[in-house]
Amino acid sequence: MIRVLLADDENLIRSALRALLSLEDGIEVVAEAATADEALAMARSSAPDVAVLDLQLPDRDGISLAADLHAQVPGCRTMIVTSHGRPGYLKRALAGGVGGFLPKTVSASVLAQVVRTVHDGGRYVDPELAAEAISAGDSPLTAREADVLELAAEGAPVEEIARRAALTPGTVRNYLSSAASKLGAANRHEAVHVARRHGWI
Amino acid sequence: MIRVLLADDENLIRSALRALLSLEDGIEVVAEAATADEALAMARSSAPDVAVLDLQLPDRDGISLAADLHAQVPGCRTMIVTSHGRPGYLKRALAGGVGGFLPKTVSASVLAQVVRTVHDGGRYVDPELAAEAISAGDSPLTAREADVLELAAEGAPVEEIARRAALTPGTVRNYLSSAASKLGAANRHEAVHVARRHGWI
DNA sequence: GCGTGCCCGTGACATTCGTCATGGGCCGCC
DNA sequence: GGCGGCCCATGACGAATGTCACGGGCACGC
Repeated sequence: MIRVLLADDENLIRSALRALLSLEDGIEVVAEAATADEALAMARSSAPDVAVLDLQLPDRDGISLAADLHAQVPGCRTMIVTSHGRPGYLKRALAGGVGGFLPKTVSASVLAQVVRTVHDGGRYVDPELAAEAISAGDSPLTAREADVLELAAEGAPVEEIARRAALTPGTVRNYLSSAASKLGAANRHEAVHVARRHGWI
Repeated sequence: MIRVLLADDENLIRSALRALLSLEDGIEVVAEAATADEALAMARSSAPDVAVLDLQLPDRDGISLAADLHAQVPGCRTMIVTSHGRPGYLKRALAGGVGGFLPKTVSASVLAQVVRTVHDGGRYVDPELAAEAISAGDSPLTAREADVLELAAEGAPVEEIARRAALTPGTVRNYLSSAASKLGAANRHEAVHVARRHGWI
């Protein structure tokens, strides 16, 4: 019997996934969590075999949660389901030891199959997502460029970004400028959109 | 027996909802669609009693789909479920004759209950969402301000916005400026974020 | 009919932003 | 050690943007 933990902030999805997985032979849902912290606590007490995580939880993302689970819950494998299949996330997830990565557009039978695959130590990523990730390639941004661009995402003026990043306004503009040109954007706001679409920030 | 149509682009959610609703007495899922067009076509042929729509479908939003359903499928009531409970959407949905509006964080039993309520001609909106909508109030933006702000959402320069809106660049800047000041934003990009958060664009 | 609010435009000004050149410090690699 | 890449900064220039004042046209309600 594969013991599964579900983490998703949407109650409806969670109970629905539980219903779907419970119909499968050899799969049992032993815990449900709405937040990453909750999931971590539950995983420690119930020691599931596989954790099915939403990419975006209210407190932080599923990738960092997966890393914590690997560190703190021995024998617990992880997989991620998401609504928004950004290529960058997939790459980060795989680097973080996640065993499966699926969009929520897959069918229930695929989901169950992947749970089994991941449980057996295998890996599975959605073919379409994989293709996207390959064609999208790595992020061309340097670490600082990505940082600064992320701070620019809310539309804050350069000066505020500079304060929050502990940088000079001039430096911020240089980074934003170089990020925008790398992304083929006319300005930083368009750059934010491009980077978001690729999952680079 | 209440005949239900499901429209959601995420296969997983759809089959999960089907599983959940099928467990309920007196509810039967008669059709599933992944897009608005598909949903419309299916509704015409299967004439469901209640259509459960995702707010965001790939081709257009659930609110306009609901309007079409009301017009083209007599006797079909509609309700909307969504991941992102923006107040503005709720208001628009209600104005469009939608009978129920729920976040996906609700439990399965609430969902089933609301399906029944809507089927009986009643209305239900999530209390939390309702509170948000009331506190957020109406959009302070005029029609044109909202239009222009929407075009500004992708980070396009003023000149392009002007072309797409068939306006003078100067006028565009005036609208953006007034929109930003109404929204308490320092610039148009921040204004876009604020307006998005409230569901005003 | 008159005020009010929205629509659309112009012109001018100060500020912010994008771009470029340039430089120093740091690290890793050949 | 030299080279390249990243990090951080400065200064300066032109372009884009935000702000303000002002104008006319139009629809609506009192």
